[in-house]
Amino acid sequence: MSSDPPMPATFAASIAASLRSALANTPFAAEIPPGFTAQVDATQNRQFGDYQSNAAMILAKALKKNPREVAAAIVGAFAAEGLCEKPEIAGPGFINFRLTTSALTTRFGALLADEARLGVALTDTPKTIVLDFSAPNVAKPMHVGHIRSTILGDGLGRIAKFLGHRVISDNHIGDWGTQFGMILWGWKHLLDEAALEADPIPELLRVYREVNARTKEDESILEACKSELVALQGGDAGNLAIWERCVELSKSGLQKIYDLLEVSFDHWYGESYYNDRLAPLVDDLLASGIAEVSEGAVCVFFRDDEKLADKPAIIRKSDGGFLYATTDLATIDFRIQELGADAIWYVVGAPQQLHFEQIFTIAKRRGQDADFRHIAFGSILGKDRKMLKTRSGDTVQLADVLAESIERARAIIEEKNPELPEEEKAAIARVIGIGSVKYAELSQFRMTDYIFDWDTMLSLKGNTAPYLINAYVRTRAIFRKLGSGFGSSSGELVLTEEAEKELLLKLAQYAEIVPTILEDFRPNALAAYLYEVATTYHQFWEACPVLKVEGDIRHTRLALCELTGRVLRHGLGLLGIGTTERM
RNA sequence: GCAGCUGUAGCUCAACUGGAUAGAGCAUCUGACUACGGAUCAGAAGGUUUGGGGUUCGAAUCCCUACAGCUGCGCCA
Repeated sequence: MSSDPPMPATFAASIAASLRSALANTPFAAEIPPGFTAQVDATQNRQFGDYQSNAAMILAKALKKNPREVAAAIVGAFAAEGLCEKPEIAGPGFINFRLTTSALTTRFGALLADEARLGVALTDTPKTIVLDFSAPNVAKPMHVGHIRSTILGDGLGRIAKFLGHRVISDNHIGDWGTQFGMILWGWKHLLDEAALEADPIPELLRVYREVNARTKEDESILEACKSELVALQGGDAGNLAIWERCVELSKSGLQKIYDLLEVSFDHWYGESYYNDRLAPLVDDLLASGIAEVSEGAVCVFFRDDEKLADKPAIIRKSDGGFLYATTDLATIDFRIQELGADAIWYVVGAPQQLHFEQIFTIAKRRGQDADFRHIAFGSILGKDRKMLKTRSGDTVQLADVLAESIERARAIIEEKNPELPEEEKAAIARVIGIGSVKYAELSQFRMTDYIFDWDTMLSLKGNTAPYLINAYVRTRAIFRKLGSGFGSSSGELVLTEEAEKELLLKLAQYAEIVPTILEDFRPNALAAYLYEVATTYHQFWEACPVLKVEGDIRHTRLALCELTGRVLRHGLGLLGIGTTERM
């Protein structure tokens, strides 16, 4: 690894650098606004070259000059140095760049030699990021609502880690709070020990639902639940023992789903972890004048913020109890002081936006300047555009979704490739089933509500996990046919066909896409890119026979297959999705 | 009432954060082949980007406004 030459900058970065020196050599160099940075983007349409810049048009506005004249001056000063052909000026003043074949070929070699990073640079500014996601409630099974947080959070964590950040994932489970009043009462009055032994989660759910229904009919049961809660919070040994057992059972049930999803956490600091820190925190906020007593409760007001002016945050109830705002503030203290967080990212649904605005505002008032982000997302709807429910009207459980997805994937494999060995079929069904659910989530912009549809997510066509995994399988199939793996020393790289160059350009752009994903937390941009890689590969596949040609051309095409496979596998890996060798 | 998010082809979604002719997939129609995995590729058709104003060389994107859907708003989490 260390003996390899350093990976050169991306095409976009190299062209931008040349553009900057060109700007410094124009007649109007002295007049360019100090904050201006010339942007270079991949073109949407190859008729405009490979990369384009709108720098001339933006500068023309600032300098009050004609955009095409500005562009001409820039092009005149531009030294391509073998990277691209002489830039062209087009339309209102775009500057278009077309890469040279030799630049593409050089990059090709470098990418092949960089199996670990595929050209992706580490961040210049590594941070310690505490990533808060998934966070299910104890004693209730995870339902589809947790899919988005879990999958998005895991994917973002993988990407951040790959870019060189220190990521600490923390599953902030709801293991404390008012729901335990009901659970305790139900445990004492309704629990079926045998059923609990056999399969704890469904039994806990049954008890919870039963109590919930009863409290709505009978006020006295609600009261009884409240006193169970008070006893628990007061340290009652019996209730604490039940609570502990309940949390343990729930955690082991949750772990099974995380294992299936291949999601893991560095910590599970649940809400209960912060119990002892709440009272001192509120005292501190009162003492510092950030919080005040209002109508018997301790509140923080945001009178100077127009949006929050009439929306105070309550951090201690008039009966002395604490709320989740209190816990979240204590959690911030812990994460900054003891985990060393520079950034705290919360992958939590959009409805909690107000809550996080309040929490972040309070934290800033306390002088905590970490990079706080609420990574919000919309909801999952059924085909009827309403919240996803089972036929009986219950919330859909995540475990059931995953099981069904694997089953459906299995049926497809059975139909398409019945001769595969049983064991392999099962393994493939798992990768495709889980991958399809994850990809359906990650390939869409997180804020839009999305419609959960088996046929769409498991389709072999279009922007789906099965299509991408199939593209990967095809890159492997060719080496199976060849009877050996890729050997980098078995020839020279010679790019002759347009389809080859187009594919290579696409593959080189992996290094440009990946670092942008965290800018606005858009893993769907990575998904869209991978889909383009797959379609570009298929086009190459149609246009360029591999095993029917010989010599350097065959070597080059095999290298393209190999590199495509690596990018697809790695990119899907960043999304938390596996690949298989056959399917 | 106040606030936030969303609104793009018949359907499901994109659009690199202000760039060129708004792109894909389903569904529909037309082509290509002993095909290295056809689980493919090429092409056609499909749009007043919810309506209306504004900002500028240029707007799906920014501002104002109306409408529609979802969500939240002092003692749940």
